[in-house]
Amino acid sequence: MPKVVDPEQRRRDIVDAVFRVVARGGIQQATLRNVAAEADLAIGSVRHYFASHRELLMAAAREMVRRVDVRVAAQRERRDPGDDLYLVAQEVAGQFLPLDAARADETAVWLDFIAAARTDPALGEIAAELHDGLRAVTGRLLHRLGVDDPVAAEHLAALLDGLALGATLHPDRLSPDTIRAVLHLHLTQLPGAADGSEHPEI
Amino acid sequence: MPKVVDPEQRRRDIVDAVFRVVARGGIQQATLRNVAAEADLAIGSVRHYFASHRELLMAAAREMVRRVDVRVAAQRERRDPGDDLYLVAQEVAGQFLPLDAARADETAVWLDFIAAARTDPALGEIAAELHDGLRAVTGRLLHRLGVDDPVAAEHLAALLDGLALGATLHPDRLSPDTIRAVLHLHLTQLPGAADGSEHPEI
DNA sequence: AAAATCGTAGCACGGTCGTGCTATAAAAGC
DNA sequence: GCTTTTATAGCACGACCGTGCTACGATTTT
Repeated sequence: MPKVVDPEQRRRDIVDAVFRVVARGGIQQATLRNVAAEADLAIGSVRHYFASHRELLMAAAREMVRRVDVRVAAQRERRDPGDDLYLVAQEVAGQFLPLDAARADETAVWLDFIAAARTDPALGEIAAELHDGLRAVTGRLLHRLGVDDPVAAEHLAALLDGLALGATLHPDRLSPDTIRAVLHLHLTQLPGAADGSEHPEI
Repeated sequence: MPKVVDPEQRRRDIVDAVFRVVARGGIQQATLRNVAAEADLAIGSVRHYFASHRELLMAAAREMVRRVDVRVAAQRERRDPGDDLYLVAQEVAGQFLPLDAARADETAVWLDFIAAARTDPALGEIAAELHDGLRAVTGRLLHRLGVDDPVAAEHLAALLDGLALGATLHPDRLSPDTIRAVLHLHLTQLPGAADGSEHPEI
């Protein structure tokens, strides 16, 4: 065998390069040449790990889903049964929102991928997973809050998508603080939930 | 002067062709060649009306904004002061949602354009107009419903964006009926508003 | 030492794109 | 009737793209 390089790590590096290129210039800029340059590799080297341009994009899309899953799972590990339900809800929802720079980049990539997914069946399947995952999370979250209406789960999922969309496209008009305020409003006017008046500042 | 053709009409026809191409295959498919073929014209003819590819896309984006404006304005004309506020709210919000096939196409085009707007400053300006317009509409609507909280306006605007996004990407999982149910839930749990219990079926 | 394997790199081809430029026919003005 | 203007059309160029293919060290295996 040749060099002492971990192929898995190389693949991750290349996918990271894809994310950076997409975040900077959109999915249209994610050409093999641009990605190779971003990863400091020759175009042939990239193709050694990903047989085609399409496969590279699919791997990136799957990695995007995986990262969200990991974040949600990690957040769940961090919880205690005694945690304040309102704060838990804020944190869970925050996993899907661009509340910091890193998440903003991820959300930008997300937007480009799901837009592309509309006209690409293979990407569409991945996007559907993402959508179902979000639905499941909002459903479980509302269940913990004493709300068992599937329409309410859809309601919250749509809100999170809309907030992510708005904050990604117009970060100057939809600041993290505003996002939190909207989230606060939503959570506190849930019918069955505590009214959250003990958290008036967030 | 030459032919008896109205240049304005030709421009509209070409922009319509752009919409059809984008709705079918995404904004990446909106090449001069594809648009010309869709409009049954030679590529040179399209370029006679639009100096560049970019100008064509900008014109299409502006036309998209104009159509939404026209729809909202038309809906406002159609109203009586005595109309049921809940129904008015449903109809206004419906102007932004893909509740029928025509609107579904428009929403699909919308999604592609705003995704492109993230990395294109000129498109970004147009997208910002759209966003501000939606914010203004939701603000006025909530004002009529007795709610004057700007956060609530942002809340409703984000919900509408999220619903449009979800329904466009996953029409099988977010049917028009479900959209209406979510909208109903949102409107009826507004703090200051009538509880809408007289419209349990919508 | 020889062979097989793998990471890296690059060339070259066919295809598509936007665009500069030119050509032609038809209608309007003189 | 001649010129001007406009709509339509097409060619050709350079740029960029994905990809098939080959080459060449480096490293492990035999």
